[in-house]
Amino acid sequence: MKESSDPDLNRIDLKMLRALQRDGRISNADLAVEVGVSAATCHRRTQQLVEAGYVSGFRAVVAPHKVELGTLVLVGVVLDRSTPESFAAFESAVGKLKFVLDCHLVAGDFDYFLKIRVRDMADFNRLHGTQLIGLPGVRQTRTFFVMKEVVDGRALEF
Amino acid sequence: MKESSDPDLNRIDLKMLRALQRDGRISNADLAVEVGVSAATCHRRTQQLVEAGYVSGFRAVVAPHKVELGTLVLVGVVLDRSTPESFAAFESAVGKLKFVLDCHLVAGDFDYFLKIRVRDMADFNRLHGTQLIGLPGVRQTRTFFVMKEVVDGRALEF
DNA sequence: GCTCAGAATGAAAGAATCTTCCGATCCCGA
DNA sequence: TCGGGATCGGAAGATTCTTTCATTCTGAGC
Repeated sequence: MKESSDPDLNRIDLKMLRALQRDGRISNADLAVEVGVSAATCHRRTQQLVEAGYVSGFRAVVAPHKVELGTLVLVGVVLDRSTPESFAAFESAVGKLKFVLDCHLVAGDFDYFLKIRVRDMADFNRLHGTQLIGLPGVRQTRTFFVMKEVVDGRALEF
Repeated sequence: MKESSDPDLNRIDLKMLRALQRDGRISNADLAVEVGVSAATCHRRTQQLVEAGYVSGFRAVVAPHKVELGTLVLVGVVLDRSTPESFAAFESAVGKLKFVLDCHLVAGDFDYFLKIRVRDMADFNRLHGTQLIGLPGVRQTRTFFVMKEVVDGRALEF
C-alpha cells in the first residue's frame, strides 16, 4: 500500500491524521505517545495540519436512527437541459435542502446523484413530491431505497 | 421543522448534539455556555449521549484531495443471483475494501451502490479491474464518475 | 395541598491537560 | 567544518476536565 507522497506530510503527520480520523477527541498527550513525539511537537503539528487544510474540521458522528433519520435513499436526477445555467440553478437549490447529505454531478445515465436521509418512506415520499421534483430543471428522478446500510461513511485510508 | 420527539432527548440534548456535530472539539466549558447549563451538567450529559449511542464517535474530517483521494466514483452493482448467500458473500468481501466508503443494498435496477474514493481515474480503472469485478457474484457494474462534488457529507439536520 | 424519594443541578476544588516559552538539537547547503 | 534556519522537547503557567456534595427540582402518592 503506497502512502501519499506529499512532501509536506511525513510519517508522523500521516500517523496523526489517521489517529485523529479514528478518534477526533484523543488527548494531545495520548496522541503524542501514539505517534512518538513530545506533547509540544504534537500540539504544534496538529495545529499545522488543521491550518494547512488537511483537517477540515472535527465532528461528532450522530447515529442517524437515534434522531429519526433512519431511512437512507439514493436518488438519480436527470435535468431538462444540460446548460451551465441549468446546472447552477439546480445546485444552488439543492444546497438548501438540509436532508440532502450528498449531491454529486456525475457522468453517465444521470446528471446528479443524491444521498438523502429521512425518517421513513412516507417522509421521503412527501419530500420527494414537495421538494425534489420541484427543483429547477428536473426532468425525472429515479429512487433507490436503501434496504441495508452495509458500510456508511467509512474513514479514509491513506 | 419538527424536532425529534424522543423523550430521552430534551431541548438541551438536541442543542448539544448539534453543537458537537458542528464542532466535535468544542470545550466542555464553551458547550455549557452555548446550551445554557453548568459545566458539570454539560459534562455529564455529553457522556450520557455517547454512552447511550446518540454519538457513535468523534472524527477529524480529513480533506480527501490532500491525501491523494481526490477522485470520487459511484458504482452500481448487479449480482448474478439474489440469494441470501450471494448477498452475504458480496457484503463480506466489499467490507474489506478500504477504498469503498459507502456500500448500500438498494431496491431498483441495481443490487448495491458503492461510493469509492481513489487518487484518479487511472487508479479507479486499476481497482475496478483487479478488485471490484472480482467480488463474489458480481454480474455487472455501472460506473458514474463524479465530475463535481456539490455537497459531500453534510451534517445531519434534526 | 402536602410530603417524600429519586433524579438532576450547579458551585467548587483537585487532577489532568493544554499551550507557550526557551534553550538545545538537527539538518543541509556553502 | 561552519553557519543559519527549522524543528524539537522540557518545563511551567494557564486552562480545562472531572468528581464531589449540598441544594433544587419533579412528580407520584396520599
